[in-house]
Amino acid sequence: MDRYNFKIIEDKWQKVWSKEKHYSSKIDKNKKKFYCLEMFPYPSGKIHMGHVRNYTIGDVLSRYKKLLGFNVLHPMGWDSFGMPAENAAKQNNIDPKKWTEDNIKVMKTQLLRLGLSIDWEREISTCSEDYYKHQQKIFLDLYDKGLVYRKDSYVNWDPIDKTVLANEQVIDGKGWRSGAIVERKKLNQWFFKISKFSDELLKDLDLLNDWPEKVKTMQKNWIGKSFGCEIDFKIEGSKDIDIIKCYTTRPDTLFGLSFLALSIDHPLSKHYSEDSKFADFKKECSTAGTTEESIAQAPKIGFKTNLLALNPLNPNNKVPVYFANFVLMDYGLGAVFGCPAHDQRDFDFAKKYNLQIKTVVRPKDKDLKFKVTSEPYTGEGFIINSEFLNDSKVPEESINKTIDFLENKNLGKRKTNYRLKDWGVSRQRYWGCPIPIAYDENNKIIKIPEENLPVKLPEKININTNGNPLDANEDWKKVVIDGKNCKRETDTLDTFVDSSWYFLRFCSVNNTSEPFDKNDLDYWMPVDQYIGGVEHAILHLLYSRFFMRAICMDNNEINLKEPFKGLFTQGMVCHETYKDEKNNWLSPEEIFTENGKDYFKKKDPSKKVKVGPSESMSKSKKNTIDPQNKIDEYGADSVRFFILSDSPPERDVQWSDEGMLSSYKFIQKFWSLSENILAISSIENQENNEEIEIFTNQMINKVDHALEKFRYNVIIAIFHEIYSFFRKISEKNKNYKNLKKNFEKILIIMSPVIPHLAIECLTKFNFKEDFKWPKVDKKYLIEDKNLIVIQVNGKKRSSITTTKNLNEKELIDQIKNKQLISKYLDNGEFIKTIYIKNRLINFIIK
RNA sequence: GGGCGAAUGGCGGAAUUGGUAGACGCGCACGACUCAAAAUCGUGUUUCGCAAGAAGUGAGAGUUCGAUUCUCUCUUCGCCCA
Repeated sequence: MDRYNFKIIEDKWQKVWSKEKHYSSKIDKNKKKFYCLEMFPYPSGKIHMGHVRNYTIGDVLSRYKKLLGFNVLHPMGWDSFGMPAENAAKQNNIDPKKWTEDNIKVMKTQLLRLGLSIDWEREISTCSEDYYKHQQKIFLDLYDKGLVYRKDSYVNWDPIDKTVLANEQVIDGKGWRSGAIVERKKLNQWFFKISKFSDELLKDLDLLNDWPEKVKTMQKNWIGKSFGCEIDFKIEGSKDIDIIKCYTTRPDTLFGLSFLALSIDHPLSKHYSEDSKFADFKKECSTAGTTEESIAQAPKIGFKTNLLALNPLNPNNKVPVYFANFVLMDYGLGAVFGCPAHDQRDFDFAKKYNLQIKTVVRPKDKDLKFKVTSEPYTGEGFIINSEFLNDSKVPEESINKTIDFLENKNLGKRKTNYRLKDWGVSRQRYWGCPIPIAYDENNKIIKIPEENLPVKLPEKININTNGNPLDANEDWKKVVIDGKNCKRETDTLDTFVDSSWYFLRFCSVNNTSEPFDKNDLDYWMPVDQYIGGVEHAILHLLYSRFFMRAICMDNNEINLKEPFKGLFTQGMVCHETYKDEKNNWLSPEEIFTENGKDYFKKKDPSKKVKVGPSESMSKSKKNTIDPQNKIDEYGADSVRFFILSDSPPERDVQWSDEGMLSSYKFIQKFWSLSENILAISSIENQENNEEIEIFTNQMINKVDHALEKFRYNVIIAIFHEIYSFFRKISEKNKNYKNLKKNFEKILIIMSPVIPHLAIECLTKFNFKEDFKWPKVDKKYLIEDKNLIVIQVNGKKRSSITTTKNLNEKELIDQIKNKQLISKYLDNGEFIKTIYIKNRLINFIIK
């Protein structure tokens, strides 16, 4: 018998699918739709195992839903703006566009080779003018709605390369390329007003029943709603300053006040602009980086002013005012009060500058003499040393009591605060969507008129300028609007903007005048199942949810809130890591083993290789496996089969060569089995075999359940069981009347995972009908014989096969003769029996 | 420090959601075919024990006739936030 030639057969079917546009989708209002979307890839060069896993999971679901009769939309595109292209262009002196488009070509070929059921007629690429012209339109729409504005904001500035760095390009406070110490620099930049929707984005998480709880929690924390109070502190020591407003979530600790801390960006700082010591302090703060994490980890430092703040609850209590590096201007009001006894940060600060530490909260189990000494107490308890607040329960009662008091005396007011900040979308880069804005001679913002869109990126630019190449391109910057000479905005948009609405564009790819239209969205949206990595749990998903709301705001036509009805986050693909004697990473191809335990370098077999733990595949650790090699070697079906087989999709999976090989063998075995059954099916026989009927229906039922719950690894296990059952049947060399029909059903339920093999076999069986998911015949799920477990005191002692639906007496009559059980029954005092019909009987004995 | 999650054979993992723990795969062992090997197929494979049997789902408690599953405490690991 011939071996299964996956090369020929997979190629054959992929050509058929492409030629017949097998997976193209059209609106059909008589059919229920299913929009299945996987996060689109960045075209970095070639696909990696993570893509294979992500897209296989989505493909299985799409094919399954299609077989169930849904009108499936399963599109694919390219998240094709971004820094890697610009970096590659700089290094190799090539055009980022060319680099990107070449990569797309390669990766598309690879995805086709995986046999994905994608509607390629809807392919989009965010770096194409066809896409970004619509994005510019959306930008202007949001601008008109007041959701876009400019403000000063800090960036990581590389003073040697004269360029803005992304946070991940700052390594130990230094620029990744130049090694220069990164500075904090203020730039005027564009922002999206995502904070307008803070509360809505938080509340509506409750609508997302098909999202993982984990992701919802992460978004909740990110939005960070907190309840607290704005407090006015009277100030002494300055003619110009009367009051400083602070925001706090713990007003109840106000009697423990020992200092005020201001952000270095607080408006008050301008009073110190002449002070050289303050300038030095500011400089010291600005070396720490701009991320919250780096600020949190930096040692706490302060700059003492000559001001004194009065405690609103006790004006005799006057405390110093500091500028401090741990206070962020973006959070609250850029000013906080310090209560060292009950906050770690305040405690560290107070210790450093020798400030008073006054205890005002005691734990439940401590008395009034409780005193904070070596570490702050941040837990629950009762207020002490606080006049009218004494004995209030911490936190709810004490906080409310304080706020009520402050509000009554007009010293402060209740306030809800959010951690979520507005989204800075300006990037000082070339390879991104140009912001459709210009400035006139007075630096006034002028929108680029719609008829002049898109604002195209200039071609043939010098990418190796210091800073933003667009800014250096004087010709491009010049633009005349309404007869006025203007200068273009040279910032481009954050690539997260590109991916915040691409799922809408897929619905209306052919609409050249609008980003999308109502009819298409009405039918296709929302995305029924979105699938991607958990690393996008916060930003991408939150931005997309914001975009949906921003687009719908003041828009009577479209009424959509949540873009993604269901979300599934798949785990990563992992592999062992290897290092040589000099601690250099080695790739799996550079090593070999003879006994499966000890590894050696291929180049130098005398050198033993250190085997490290399995970690997610990454180029930097060299523990990647190139999917292309595996597809060439084993075929797409085998690779798809393997990538689903070893772990549940939401968990990490280990790459295993043995597993890969075993998947390949399965494909080969299954092909032989199918050929064998095909041969048998010509033998004449009128006999039905009920066992086949029962088995097939049970398996369809199991696969149904497993598919609905994304338990794809279980499906693979069921496939193995199916194989061994049908192999045993076929060994009888008998053609049961119902063999072929049931085996065809099996091929159909396998087709979402291994489409090429399944369809090839079905075709050989001359299967003519439209492929449809087989219905389970429930009468075959009920077996008339069943196994009843016999327990004594809850421990299994025996089992018995009986007819169904016996009552307890009948069952006990049958069991009585069993010696094994009587041994137990005779040796104790019988108390009672517990009988679960058709399942088990439990004898309770003393 | 806070939040969330996980822990089951040598390994990856199943368990109809409180009812036979270890499905299925890998690995390993033995066997068949073969001059031989590869491939393929078969049998076995939680631990202890020759066996009858006993123990067993990170540790400890609890609820229950019965707990991998529910509750509490702890340990370790992972992710997110600080």
